[in-house]
Amino acid sequence: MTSENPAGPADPVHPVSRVHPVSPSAPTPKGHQRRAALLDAAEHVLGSAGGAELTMRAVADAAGVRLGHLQYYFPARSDLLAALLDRILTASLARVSSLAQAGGAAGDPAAVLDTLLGDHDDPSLVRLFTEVWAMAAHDGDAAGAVGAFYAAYAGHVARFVRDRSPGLDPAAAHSRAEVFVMLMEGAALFRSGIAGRATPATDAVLRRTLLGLLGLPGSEGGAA
Amino acid sequence: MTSENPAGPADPVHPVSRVHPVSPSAPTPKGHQRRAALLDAAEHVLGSAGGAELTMRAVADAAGVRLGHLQYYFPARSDLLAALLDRILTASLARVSSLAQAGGAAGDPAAVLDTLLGDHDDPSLVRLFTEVWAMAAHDGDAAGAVGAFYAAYAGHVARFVRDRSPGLDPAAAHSRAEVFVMLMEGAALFRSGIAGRATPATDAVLRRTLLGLLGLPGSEGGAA
DNA sequence: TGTACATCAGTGAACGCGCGTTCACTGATGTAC
DNA sequence: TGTACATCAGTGAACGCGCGTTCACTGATGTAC
Repeated sequence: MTSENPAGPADPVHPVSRVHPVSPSAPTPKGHQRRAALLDAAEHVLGSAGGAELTMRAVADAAGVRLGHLQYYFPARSDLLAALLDRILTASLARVSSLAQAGGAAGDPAAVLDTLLGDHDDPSLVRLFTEVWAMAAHDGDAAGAVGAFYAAYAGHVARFVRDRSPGLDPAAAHSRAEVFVMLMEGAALFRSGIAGRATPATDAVLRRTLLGLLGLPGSEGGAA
Repeated sequence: MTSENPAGPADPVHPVSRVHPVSPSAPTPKGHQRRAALLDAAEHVLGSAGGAELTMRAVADAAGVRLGHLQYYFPARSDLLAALLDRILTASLARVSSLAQAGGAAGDPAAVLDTLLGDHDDPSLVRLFTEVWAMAAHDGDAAGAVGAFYAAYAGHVARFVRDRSPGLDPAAAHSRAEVFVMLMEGAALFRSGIAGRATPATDAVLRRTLLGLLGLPGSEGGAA
């Protein structure tokens, strides 16, 4: 059955079959959507299993695609990690930003605080951030991205502080905002089950301290 | 040349040659010392290269021994990780404990604070703790050990707080101590270069807030 | 003080496996004429 | 409205490598008699 048609009907053999085309980011709506779905899967793997288990195969499995297809969007694992870090930080900053605006000058600061502290109830979100910190601790690029994220985070908080205390020196507001963020991130470790559990008594002191840093009454010190 | 001496001179062939003997922990001074040296090497690898590079071969190389020898002391990688975590937490707790006692009732709290904050200048120490947090975030055993460590840490701080404010409810002192530890660990991220850099202005607010939690004057709020 | 023997300390080679990566390939989708 | 063709989207197999682990082995050190 080996048909010998030297001048058969066209038989349009593809040309040299190049390696994966450039396709740095998704150029098409569908591509953009798939890329996002792949990052969703990667985020889920990182939050539930950890960085050591964040393999290309595990992400492809979680997304329900084949390994080769994941690599069409993220040719190297480092590309996936960089995009994932960017996604996590971007989403988190958008959340902070919208909270700060919604709760600005008018809204209830205590409610904003509750919302932020509520994030600590999601263990996989906190896990995600422990991984982000570990990434930043060992990789300069990641550290740059994480540093920029927290600088923007503190910037939002500083604006919030200045809204409350219009007379305050901007630099002082910024310092207070930075300490606010330090405490917030430290609290995540101790309220999520990783290094401790949230308790009402300690939460009360925590809230008072955070509100104090925002420049609100009922702030400091003596418990009970 | 195949000599056929069925009743040759003894030829004391070893018996069945068992697998590595039990040797759970080092039974000998030398063994204890070697074990410590191997953990030194592992700690160095973890602090400088990160958890993903903490391979049995990398640790053996760093310690100047052969892979098989490392495995004589730590048959499985999980054994090494568990021992390493224990070592890091034990050493850190001993440091906190001696600081709290030295600076107790008599000493200068601000100096104790300076010493604790000084630890953030050692990037590899902070890196170590980001790895510890990531371990705890994904492994129940590790979370237990880390939780116990921080509970003991907070206990030392709570005693310190009660020394300063004898009338304070012990539970209140403990809550203040817990928030102190939260802020301390959060600050580590932001003062070590991982997510930010220490600045004098922010350090001033940080110190004031930490001292306030310890129940000392010059505590809270208004900057400048 | 010997001597026999068990255990401790350390080596070296090999294993199977999962990893990131490469690559040739096919089908679907857009787009120019 | 076709038709040709480039690009996009997705598959499947194979690669070389480093990993944790296994294991047989040797030399050093203690210890009982």
